[in-house]
Amino acid sequence: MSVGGKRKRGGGQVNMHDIARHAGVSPMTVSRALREPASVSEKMRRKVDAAVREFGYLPNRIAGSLSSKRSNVVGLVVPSIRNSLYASMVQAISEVLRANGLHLMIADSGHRLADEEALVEALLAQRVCGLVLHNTRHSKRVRELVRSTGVPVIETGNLPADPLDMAVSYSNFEAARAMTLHLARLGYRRIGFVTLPLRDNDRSEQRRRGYFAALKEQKLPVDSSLVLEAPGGFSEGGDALGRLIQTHPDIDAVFFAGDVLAVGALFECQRRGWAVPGRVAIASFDDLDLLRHTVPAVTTLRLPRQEIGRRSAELLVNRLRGATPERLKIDVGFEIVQRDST
Amino acid sequence: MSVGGKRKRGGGQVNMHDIARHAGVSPMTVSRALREPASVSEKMRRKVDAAVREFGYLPNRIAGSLSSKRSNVVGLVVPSIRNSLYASMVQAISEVLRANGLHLMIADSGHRLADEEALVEALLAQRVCGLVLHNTRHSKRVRELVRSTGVPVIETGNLPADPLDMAVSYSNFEAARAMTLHLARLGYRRIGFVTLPLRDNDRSEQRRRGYFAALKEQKLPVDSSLVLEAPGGFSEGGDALGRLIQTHPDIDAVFFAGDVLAVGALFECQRRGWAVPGRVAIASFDDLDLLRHTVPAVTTLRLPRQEIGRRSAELLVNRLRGATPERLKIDVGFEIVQRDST
DNA sequence: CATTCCTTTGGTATCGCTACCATCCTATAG
DNA sequence: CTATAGGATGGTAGCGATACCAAAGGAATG
Repeated sequence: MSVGGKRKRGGGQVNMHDIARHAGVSPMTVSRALREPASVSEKMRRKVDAAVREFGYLPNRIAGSLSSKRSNVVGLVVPSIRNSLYASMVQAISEVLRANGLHLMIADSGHRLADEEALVEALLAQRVCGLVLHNTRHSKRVRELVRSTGVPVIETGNLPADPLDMAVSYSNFEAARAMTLHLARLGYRRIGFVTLPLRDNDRSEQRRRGYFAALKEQKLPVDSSLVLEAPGGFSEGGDALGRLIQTHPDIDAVFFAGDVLAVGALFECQRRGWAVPGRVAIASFDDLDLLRHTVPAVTTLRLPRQEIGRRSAELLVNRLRGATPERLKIDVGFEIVQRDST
Repeated sequence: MSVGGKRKRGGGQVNMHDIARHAGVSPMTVSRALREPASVSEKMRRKVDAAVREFGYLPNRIAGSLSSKRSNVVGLVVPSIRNSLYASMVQAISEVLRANGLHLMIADSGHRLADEEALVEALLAQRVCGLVLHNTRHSKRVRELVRSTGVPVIETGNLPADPLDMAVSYSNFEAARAMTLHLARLGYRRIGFVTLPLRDNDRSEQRRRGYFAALKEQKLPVDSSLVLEAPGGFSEGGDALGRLIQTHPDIDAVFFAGDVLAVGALFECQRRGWAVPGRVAIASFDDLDLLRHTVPAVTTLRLPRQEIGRRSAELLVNRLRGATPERLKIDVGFEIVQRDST
């Protein structure tokens, strides 16, 4: 029912052969005209372009990948897509990849080690050309797969002692230690610590170790009843603070190893009329934009999530461009942002 | 350097043929044993499984897709990965897809129409088996591509008058109208409106239209100087509120058509010591978890983002399973959540 | 004008899998 | 005992591109 003009066939059905036939050239010339226009004469290129446009031809990258044994898709596994802290990393990755003609396949492991394995397997079956894993603890099968397939891998959640391949991150241990020291230097003596679940999560563990290390350095009493484990969430942060204050009325600061927890605690203080930092100081981990805007603004660790994403993607791209494989650990560092809550 | 045991070749290098040879069966039997184990005898299946395990064989889905002309990847284009409001939708989609053996390729259009086009093109070149687009305004080329390739498409950002294919969303117009009416019924007379950028974004436009419509219904004066356009962000919300109060001291409520804006405004009030809702009431659009926890908690529209994601994915899956194509518009509705800020 | 070299073009053989059809075998009926 | 059906296997021919090599054409050289 097309009205006037040339009859076009459905764009999805045309293949390179058809384009070649219509342009009066060989399929190879079409392939070249599309991928490296410089290697083809002006005349040919024009014929090809015309045919491509006439048919709305879209090259089939599946076939291309199979044939060239190169794919242009990078796989990413995060513990939770929903967590906004991954979001800024993902966005940065996505940006760099896109600028280099690559795509992103994303998967959510829900903090489960077994699921990570299944997802890595699935992504490798899709023959992704690179992998970004947030978790730094992996099943044996994952290690084997990574080794045997030889795909470049980046780990981003922590600086692992023994990286699979490359790692771009910061030291959760040092960061937590630094913040705890910071609080101690500000004069706080009874410093509570609220951690995210420790199971299958070496980041949480490292943070807790950092907290303990700092206390020892400062010769502050190490009291494990000052440490609470809480699932992420605003309410959980408020609850944890409530419990700590009840059991330890002398507590003067709480360090939350998760930003949402800290904000929840701050709101709880507002609700109960506890002055922050007068009654209790609040410090957070990870620089959610939100923390800069609350009243009072929350002291926190700034972790360059975007930079982690950007550099991860850049490393991958370099490797795909032929950079010689080498195990790398890039420490992007962190920064303490002192605000009004401490 | 493998220590003892059988020598295994790299898992990435083995193909179905090798497995077949080692199992002493034909490649077809391997293929079947992997995809429909029921269609193969117990004996064969065991031989195949053994060989697969011995080599750590991963089938090549690229080849599979090419051959079967079916892919198991769904493409998704959102305006901004970073925005947490998309995150919960994405997570829901990802979950449903995964349960059905599908994967998600995600791309970020940065609210730019031209970029959406490029991304849709790229995703279709990857031969995704389905597409989820948040935006409901598309370039001509996108419409053509969708039509000619025949991929199932879901739009999620709004209920379009003329959907490309299927749509799962709510009416931005009705939602904004309902909230404005709600404010009016609560007794507010001078209701300001702060909108996200209107360019290339019909959702924003619809919301503004809803606001105006409600004012007219309530016979409240329509004053376009009560409407401000602001980019998303906490600061921008605070700024907008500041400006509105300065230019219109008699303003008694402000409706923010973006959650982050509303929270920014609330914080600004806390900073300036303006009582909410005493000095000015604040209402928001979209039910960020955060809004339930601020002090005071913010009145908002609950939009079932997760449900949108889930149902979108389910529709796609059904269609891929062979459900007959039909244009669908599913209205998931919305709900006004009255809290303490109004 | 013949020779050499380089650039541009085309042909052929995969890439690793699945669709489709032919074959074989066993089980059941006649 | 033969005929027939039906399930289990295997062979062959693609899917739609690219790699690699061969051929052809044109410029540069002696």
